[in-house]
Amino acid sequence: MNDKLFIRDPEKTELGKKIILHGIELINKNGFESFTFKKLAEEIGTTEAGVYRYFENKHRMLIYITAWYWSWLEYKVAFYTNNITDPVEKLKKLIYLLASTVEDDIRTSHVNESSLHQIIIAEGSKVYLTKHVSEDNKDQLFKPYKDLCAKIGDIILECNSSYAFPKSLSSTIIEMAHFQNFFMYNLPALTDFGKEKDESKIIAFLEDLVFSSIKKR
Amino acid sequence: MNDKLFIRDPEKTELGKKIILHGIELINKNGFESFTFKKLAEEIGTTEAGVYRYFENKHRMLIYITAWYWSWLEYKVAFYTNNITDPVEKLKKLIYLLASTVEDDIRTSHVNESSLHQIIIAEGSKVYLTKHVSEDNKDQLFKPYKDLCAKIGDIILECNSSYAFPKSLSSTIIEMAHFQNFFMYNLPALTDFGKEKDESKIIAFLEDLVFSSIKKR
DNA sequence: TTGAAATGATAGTAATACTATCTTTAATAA
DNA sequence: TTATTAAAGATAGTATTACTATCATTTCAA
Repeated sequence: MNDKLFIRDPEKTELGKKIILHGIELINKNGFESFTFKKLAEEIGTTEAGVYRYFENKHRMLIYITAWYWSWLEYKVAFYTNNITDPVEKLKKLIYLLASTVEDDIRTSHVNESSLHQIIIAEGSKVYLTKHVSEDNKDQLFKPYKDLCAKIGDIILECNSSYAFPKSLSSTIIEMAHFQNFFMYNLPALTDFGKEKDESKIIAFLEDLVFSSIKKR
Repeated sequence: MNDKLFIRDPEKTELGKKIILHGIELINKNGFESFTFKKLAEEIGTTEAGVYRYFENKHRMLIYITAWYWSWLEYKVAFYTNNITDPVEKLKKLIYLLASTVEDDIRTSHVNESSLHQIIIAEGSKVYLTKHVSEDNKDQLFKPYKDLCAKIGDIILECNSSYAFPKSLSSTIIEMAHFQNFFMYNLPALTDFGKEKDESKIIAFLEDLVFSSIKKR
């Protein structure tokens, strides 16, 4: 993890891990706007100042946990695709990993990946939709996200080296895996899955989108 | 305009129009997070309480101006596509209208559409990425956006009545017209247009995406 | 001319987003 | 064992935000 994301590394102390664990739960439960360090501190039995020793502010904390998610997903992607040689199959696996429900990874007791996934869906784009996005980007705060996007772009080029928009298609897949999920549950008129609420339909949509785009013509 | 979006209709009074005009400028200049009714009031020579007589809070005001934008765009779309019969041409025109730079419409002196378009790009998704999205949706606050999405979905079906995901493809086009623009200028690694910063490339990407998806197979 | 609607002026409150300081506890190294 | 230091706890304080309330003044329409 990029050490500009925190003041004190939360994974190195008990309090830090509590901050992450309960921070994720609170953001997921009440939304990022109503989340405050004071509420978090009360939740875990410390003080506001205690939380401020780990993160500059709540927006930095959101960037931290999203970066954590993308790093974790990249690891998961590597794990599940390393034995796949066919780039088409790789892409399908990637779409599956991006768009299907995440279960909690028990190996990380201080992070509930399932809740974290919900945060990525509902709050994920807020990390970069700010006036300070360029400075944050210079500080490499979005590196894990960009790395994943680049990786998917490369696999797209493996499928069809003459496809003109690998990176844009890649960011489209990532964003839509989340937006279509959010829309399905909250603004169903914006999707074709509102009735069934079935994530496999989102996967079918994304696969159709990607493979008809990169099909050689 | 849905009258749940405001307390007092801002288009009916001089102060109301000033609130819209300068509100758009302030949000565009400093971002929605740092925008406050106090700053706005100072800008236009009224008081905080004066602004609160028009809008319940700044989030409602953001929904109002985005709804205004989508209604205005729908009118523009109707104007520019009413004489087009070919659905493929209609879709192309729509993508163009969604993804290209907006100039100020001089007929509306209390709204700068060019600034408003920038707000849609950078802040647009924040209107629904909240915990109260479902109640807001019940109050029909997102109707203009959903209407446009439905309209594009219908045109997609006119092109290919057997295409399975017209609404999801429609919301994908709308969102990506803005996200790819934001990425191009702020996180260029997520796009294929980072160097040129040329909006016609985004249009080419979206056209390729849409027409390869809906091509009959 | 009289009343209602809109605005102006001012005040006040609870919560938010911090910063500062001082003390205590826990770990660890000499 | 003691000395050092890092982390955490406890407490206080400030500026700003996000409102609500009240009363006086202006405007403009019946």
